[in-house]
Amino acid sequence: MSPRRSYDQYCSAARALDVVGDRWTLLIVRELLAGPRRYTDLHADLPGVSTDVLASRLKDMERDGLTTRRRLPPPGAAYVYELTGHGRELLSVLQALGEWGAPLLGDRRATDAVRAHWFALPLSRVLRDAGAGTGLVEVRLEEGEFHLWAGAEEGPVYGEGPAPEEPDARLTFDTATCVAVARGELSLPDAVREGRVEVRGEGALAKELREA
Amino acid sequence: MSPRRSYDQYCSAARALDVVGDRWTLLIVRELLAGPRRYTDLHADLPGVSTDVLASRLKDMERDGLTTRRRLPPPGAAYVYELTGHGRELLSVLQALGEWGAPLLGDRRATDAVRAHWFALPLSRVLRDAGAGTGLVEVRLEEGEFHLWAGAEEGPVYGEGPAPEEPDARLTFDTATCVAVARGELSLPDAVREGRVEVRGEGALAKELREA
DNA sequence: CCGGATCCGCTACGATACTG
DNA sequence: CAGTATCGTAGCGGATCCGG
Repeated sequence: MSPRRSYDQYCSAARALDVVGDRWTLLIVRELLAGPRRYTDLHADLPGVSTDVLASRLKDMERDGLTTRRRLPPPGAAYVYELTGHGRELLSVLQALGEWGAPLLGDRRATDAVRAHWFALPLSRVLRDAGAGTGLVEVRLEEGEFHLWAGAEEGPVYGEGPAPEEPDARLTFDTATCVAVARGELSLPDAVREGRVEVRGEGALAKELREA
Repeated sequence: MSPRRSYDQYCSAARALDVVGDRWTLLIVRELLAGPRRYTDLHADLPGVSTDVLASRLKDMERDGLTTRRRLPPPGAAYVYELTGHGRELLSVLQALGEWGAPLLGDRRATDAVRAHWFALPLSRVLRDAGAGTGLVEVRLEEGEFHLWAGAEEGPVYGEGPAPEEPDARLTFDTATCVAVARGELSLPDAVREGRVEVRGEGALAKELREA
């Protein structure tokens, strides 16, 4: 538990950094935007974070109203961490950071970890900017599979693995194409037109993506 | 100079945090959005930062292409630090952070430092959301005076002291009103209508603010 | 006075080991 | 599975000092 090292500045950006400025905090939020997660899952998808720092951050975040800790009902009783509404609103901060950081992404370094659902954040922005409407999208990459709710205003923004129900569209990418789209170098409609993305599904969202 | 403690994640938000995630970095950017600043000025407006951390951050930021260091011509020869275009684009990150942090602002604590130009960030967002157009605005508060360029896409976003040329509008606030507007609790047109903001000037921007 | 560099004590972080 | 305990290291804050 941190003794609250504050900037002590009457400025809303500084106040925000008092809460989310510590190392790992915003990346934990990024993970929790995928929905409720167990401690062990968080630790597995945040390579490099030590167990005590992760535990400490989760306590701080709960105290600050970013997350709640909940016990799942048996069977499989476990604790899960979940974003509150206030925590979920950090999505805009992560979007801004991700947009700014996109040109820095470059090629994947040998030391870089990757998780398929890390592409959900830039992809949801691409879908929003393309005016693709709302709906559940399932995405298949070489690195794995994830899904996202385009235009969702509550609940999880994305998640690992296949879509929990019949999606409105299914997209299949190769990594290079997904990276190019995520960086904004290649528009999604262009990628579809060039055959670099396979679009399946009969939902309105799938049709829009095919026709755009 | 930091030995580059990276998250080593192939994710654009994590890459951004590799560059701007260290303590003080984003607050230095906030200061430099006010235009070129000397080391001593930065140190004065960032109470709590130690001299070595400030020097180290400025070196890192220059290496990462966020800032440049320039010697002013005599008389008054001094070094000034200035944002590059890449650094200036962090404005959107600071806006998102500031918006998220606004509800946390609360009342000013006894330990809180204040600078008038820290209100420029939220105020420029208010002006943008009100569709107030572009122009130079001078703002007078009890804490001091600052100016901002509404809708500017290059150059400094705001600055301390009076406007460097004839402004398109002059606003005078009391602190409580400025805070309420900055937090989004009170719209700028409403504040004008209630007589809590004095609007002077004959520019288009001033007229819009009076009539809105 | 400006622009730092140096030193010192403290806290935060990262890695590993261990426990209910 | 979900953390706590321990320990070495790195980053931070405060003060002092120093060359231009």
